[in-house]
This record gives sequence, C-alpha cells and structure tokens, in this order.
Amino acid sequence: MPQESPTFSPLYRQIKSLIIQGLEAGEWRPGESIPSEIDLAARYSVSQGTVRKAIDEMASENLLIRKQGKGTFVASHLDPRSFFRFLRLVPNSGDITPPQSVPLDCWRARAGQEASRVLGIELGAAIIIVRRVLKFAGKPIVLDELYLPGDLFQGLSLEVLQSYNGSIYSLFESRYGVRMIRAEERLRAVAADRQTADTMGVLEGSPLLSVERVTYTYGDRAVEWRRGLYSTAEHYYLNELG
Amino acid sequence: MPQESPTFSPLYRQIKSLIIQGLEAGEWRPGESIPSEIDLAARYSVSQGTVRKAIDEMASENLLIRKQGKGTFVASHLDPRSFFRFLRLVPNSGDITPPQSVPLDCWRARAGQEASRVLGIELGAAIIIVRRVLKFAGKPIVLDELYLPGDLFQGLSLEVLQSYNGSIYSLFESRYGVRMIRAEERLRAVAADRQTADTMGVLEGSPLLSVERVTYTYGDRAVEWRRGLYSTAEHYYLNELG
DNA sequence: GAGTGGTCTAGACCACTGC
DNA sequence: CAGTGGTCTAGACCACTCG
Repeated sequence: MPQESPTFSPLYRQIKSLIIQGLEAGEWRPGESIPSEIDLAARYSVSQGTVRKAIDEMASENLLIRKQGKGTFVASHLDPRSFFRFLRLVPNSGDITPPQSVPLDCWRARAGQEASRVLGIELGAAIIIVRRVLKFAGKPIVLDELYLPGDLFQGLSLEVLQSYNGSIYSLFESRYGVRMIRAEERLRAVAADRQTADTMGVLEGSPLLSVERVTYTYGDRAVEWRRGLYSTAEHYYLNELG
Repeated sequence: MPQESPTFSPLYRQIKSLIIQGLEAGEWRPGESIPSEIDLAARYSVSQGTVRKAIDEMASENLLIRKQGKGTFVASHLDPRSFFRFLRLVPNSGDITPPQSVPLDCWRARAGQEASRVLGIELGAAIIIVRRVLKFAGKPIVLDELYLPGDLFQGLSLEVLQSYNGSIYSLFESRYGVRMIRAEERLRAVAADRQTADTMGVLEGSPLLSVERVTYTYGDRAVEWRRGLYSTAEHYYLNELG
C-alpha cells in the first residue's frame, strides 16, 4: 500500500529546521556556540537523542562543528579549515600558504538572462560584479569574476573589499550576514585570451582551468555566481571522490 | 590530563572493522545483502544500536547501502549510481548517456619511481598498463592510461577488457575481487600534444583537462594510478563543494 | 568537580517491503 | 503477516575541557 502522507518528516528533521531557523535569524552567530544538547532538548520538548541526531546531520553538512567537552559551534568562514573547503587549489610543492586577494574592480549592473536564471532573480534586477586576483607567493594564479544579488550586498564596493583582511566569504558572513554553505563547480580547460593572459602573466593561448561556481546559502538559495580562471602550471585542483 | 590510551576506539568502530573484514574476505559480495542488524548484534554480542552506528558510518562512506524494509546491501560498481561517483563528466546538454569504453592497449611493465611510490609497491615490481578511450555518443572524449599492481590483476589482458561489457571498476570488482572505494583526483589544464590530439580528434595545442587519479580499496590501500585527458568542449567536470 | 559532547544499552513503536 | 530498517525515548556511563 502506498504511503498516506508523503510529507512525513521525522521529529529530528523538524528540530533541525528549527535550529537552522535560529542560524538564519542570527540567534547564534558564526563562531559562537549554540546551547547544549540538554538545553535544546528541554527547549523543544524532545529527548536529547533526537536533538543529537539533528545536530549530527548538521555537523555532517558543515553547518555546525562539535567539540567534545566544549560545546557545539556555528561554522564560520573565519575558520581557516572552511577556507580550503571552497578553494581546492594546492601548490605542486605541497606547502600551504594562504593566497592574497587583490580586488581589481567592483561595479553595479543589471541581471541578464544567465545571471537571473542562475541566481533566481528577476531579469534586470540589480547585481554587483567583482573582479579580483588571487596571488600565491606574489604570483597571480586565479582571476575571478563574481556576480552577486544587489539586494543582499548593499554598500559593497572596491573600498570595502580592499580594506578587508581575510577571505571574501568571511567578509560576506560578518558584514552582510550571508553564509555560503555549499557550491557546485563546473570545470573546463580553456585557452587564455589576450587580456587574461596579460593579467595573469602567461602566454596567450595557454591552457587555463575554468571554474564556474554557483554558491548556495541556507535553504538551497543561490547567492553567488562566479567564474574563475586558474593557472595550473604550479598548482592543481584537488578533489576527493567518495 | 592527557588521555592514557591514545588508541581508544569505540565499540561501534570495532564492529565496523569486523564488518569490513567480512567484506574483504568476500563473506558478503557486492550487490548481496548483509545480515540484519538484529542478527549482527547477536553475532557480535552488542546492542542493535551499536551495530546501527557502525552501519551508518559505512553507509555514509558508500560501502553499504541501506534499503528500508529490505535490508542492507554491499555497494557494487554494477550499480549505475556508483558509476557517476567516479566519472564526474557531464555533457553540456545535460542528457546522461553512459559512455562506451574502448580499450586500446594493455601491456606488462615494471614499476618506476613514481608508480612504486604512488602504489606503494617495490621499485621494479610487476605492473599492468592499460590505455583506453571513452566515447560519448561516438566521439572520443576521454583518453585514459591506468597503472595497476600486477599481482592483483593477474590475467588482465586486452581481450578480457574488450570482451567485458560494463564499467572497468565492475570488471575489477567481479573478476579480481578488488573494490574501488574512494579516490583523489588532481586536475590541471594542459595543451594537447600531437599524438593525443590525433587520438581525440582535436587540434594540437588545444586545452584539455588533465585528471590524475589515485584510487584506494579497503584500508586506504592504493590499487590504481591513472591519468586521464578530458576534452571539455562539450562536457564539463562537475564537483560539489560541501 | 561541573558541564559538555560521545558511547552503549534496552525497549517501544513507526514505515516500508514482500510473501 | 513477519521481517527489515528508521525513529524516539530514558538512563547509565565514558572522554574531554576548563576553572
């Protein structure tokens, strides 16, 4: 017999939704700890085991970080670990020195066909475009172009970008309250055009790794579209297949 | 106070190890079901909850597949789902037609510096090298070269490869009892050399995606080193960042 | 020692499959 | 219907952190 209620959702998932609501509302901010399992169990009138299962799932999705003996913390892009989750570029030599972000440009525009489709916003809605370079050991290795919904990042400008030290996602998180949760990347090999080649200091026609990314926040809402060109002569893109 | 026994391992992980031993020993074969949680709990003299936690972890690592109401099954590369876990190449158009594998060559050699290091075998140990092409809709899109430890794949030949229908990992699994569990891939953009360009029907110097893979079986034992060159004009490599 | 997350148990009941 | 995995509970105890 088919199931009567196809919308069945176990209790622990409902608890999970409530906790996510708290995260979205800023009740607990990135880096802070959330209440203990016992407290949450009391608040939601469920057993500790049910809260535990909700938190387990969120920890496996990198929304929360459990630390035995200390508590459960809201994941933050200020944590260097989450930095490498979103930039899978490793030097051939193996030594991991964080790159330097150099903003080149930041301007307003209106969403075209592709941007409106990818970001799920109206055609012609306000967007912000950012161009920047990532330098490893002083060398330009990545050339990025970011497309952001204008309403979420009001006030973002070249000056803001230049004056911030740290990853761009930690800026988005701390200043605009937008937390990047997961992303899909589409990779291709392309040839460097003249302008790109000049910017990156390679020969025109050199092979570059094109990385197209759509990034999502809570509730699978797309909040960033970006395209990067990676110079892979002295670095590689590392991926784990499970 | 620091922990007295740094080798502490919870009971459910010991159970997990025992189940993995059963998988390695072939007690339960890919595609078959393992005993029910209750049976396993009785066999190992632990509670059902402890067995459950062991199986949960193995299911999250794609070693086992749970099916409510039916049982828990050993993951198999005969399952089409696991195929796309290990070939993240998607046509731009979106339609997913499985590629055709065309073996080109298969010969014996001795492990050099790199192969012995990557595969963890003696310098000069027997290895098998396979060259093949993957065709999507009749077009050659991927050119692969595989390096395999000779002792694990005795009898592997061009004839065996040509006469097998299905993915190469399902051949390895069913005929040689070697199950590929996870892999690390290193991606770079490179220019096609003359010979590669000819084989793949592209121009010399065209950008190609170079995918270097090390594949592991149970116990993090490396059992395959491969390098692929992907033509990404009409396909892209899809990756999910969590 | 108090407080946190981590493990283990036992039992009840629910959802799904297949005979 | 019996058998499977999935959920939920309650309680005990362990491992870790910090004051």
